[in-house]
Amino acid sequence: MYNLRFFTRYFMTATLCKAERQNKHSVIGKLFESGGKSISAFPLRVVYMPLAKDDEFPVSILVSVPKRLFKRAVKRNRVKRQVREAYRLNKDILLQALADQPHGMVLAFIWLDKELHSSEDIGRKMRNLLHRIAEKTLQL
RNA sequence: GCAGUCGGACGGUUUGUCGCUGGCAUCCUUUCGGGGAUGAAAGAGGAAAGUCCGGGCAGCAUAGGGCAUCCCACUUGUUAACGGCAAGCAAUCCGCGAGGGUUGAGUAGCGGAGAAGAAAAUAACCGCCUCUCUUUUCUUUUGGAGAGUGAGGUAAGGGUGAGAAGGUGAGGCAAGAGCUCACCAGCCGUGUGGUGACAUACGGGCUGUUCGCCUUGGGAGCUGUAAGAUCAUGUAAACCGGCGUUAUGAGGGUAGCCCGCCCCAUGUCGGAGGGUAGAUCGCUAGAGCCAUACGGUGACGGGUGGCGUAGAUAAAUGACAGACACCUUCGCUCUUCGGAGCAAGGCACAGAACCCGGCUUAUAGGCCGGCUGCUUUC
Repeated sequence: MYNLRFFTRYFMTATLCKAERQNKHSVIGKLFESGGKSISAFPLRVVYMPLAKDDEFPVSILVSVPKRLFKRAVKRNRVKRQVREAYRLNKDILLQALADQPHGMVLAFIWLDKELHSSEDIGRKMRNLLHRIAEKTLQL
């Protein structure tokens, strides 16, 4: 498993371009209103939903930090960047699991805490979440 | 040197790994709409913030007049504009001082001003003075002194208050009073100086404070880039325009009201709207920035030369690791007592969202200049 991850990461550059960030209004509405399942690992909660597969980008994500938790935009931006970075560096966990599946997936990460966390901590929680989603996907 | 005050400018630098955004160049590919790869550059602020003023720009509305409503209010200037800014004026408060804070159209009329105080604007409670009467007492007598009652005069003194009938002093008086005089503060008139707010000289005895209504002068259409435009999709009885036609009465529009003005059922011809999701434009060359000398006390102005400098949209401008610089220390070591080295910790406020000019608020840390006070040396 470890070797495979290393291999993937070496040849697939860990990018995260605009097309991988979910921005379709209708998809987001559907995700939160009906189809989304959620699991959480404090301070992160993820809402996810299978979606028709796009060959180039099977997974799209969005990150949300409520204004209620951080009044100042500087801190909200910092958290969003940390979460995006954590996903970018670990996304091959999920991509490997979805490689043989007929569907893609959309994820929404929601921040839950009023405090800032270290990037190391967020990365650990992100790996936890992605592994759990990957397991559930394989069970489908 | 220390303390202070005013003004100005700054607010990290850098290496590595992995990324993000929009352009550019080269190449590849294409269903000619586009898509992809590589490369070298670029990519948050002094407040980007609060959204408090003022404009540009855009759309909609709009014959005209009056009233109401709202905003502004010492003067002169500055500007695209402002409630900003600059230089001034007057009053007042703080500071030894350099300086700083607050207030500022008018007062003819109407109304309010708790508690306190006799009284808050036709002032008499105590006090002071005069007179009548009664009474006590002293004296040889005329008369003197005290107490009380009543009539009157008095704004000098007391106490209350933010404010007590301009202030202080002298004359004057029974006692007093701008009653008279001198000086001072205000007001009015005249002259002089100043663009002006005002200042000043002379004359006049005209003189309570504060708030609101009110009065005067100036100004204000509404909505904000989610404005708005184009493309694609696509249709009805809705919308707009032309032509024809009915009625003179209600209704609608014209920012809230009034006057005034405009419109009108239905038919026919022509045009193309609305909703939903999306793409592109708007979207950055602008009252632009930097340098320089000139004019101006200054805000600022025009001149010359140079520069090309973010454009996201579930919202890029980063994440991680290190080095340097800077700051702090009940920490250690050294010291020529000025400091130096090591260690540990810290390194602010804060993220463009159409664009500008201001204001307000937040802000670690240091830098530069003018001036003031104290102190040391010469």
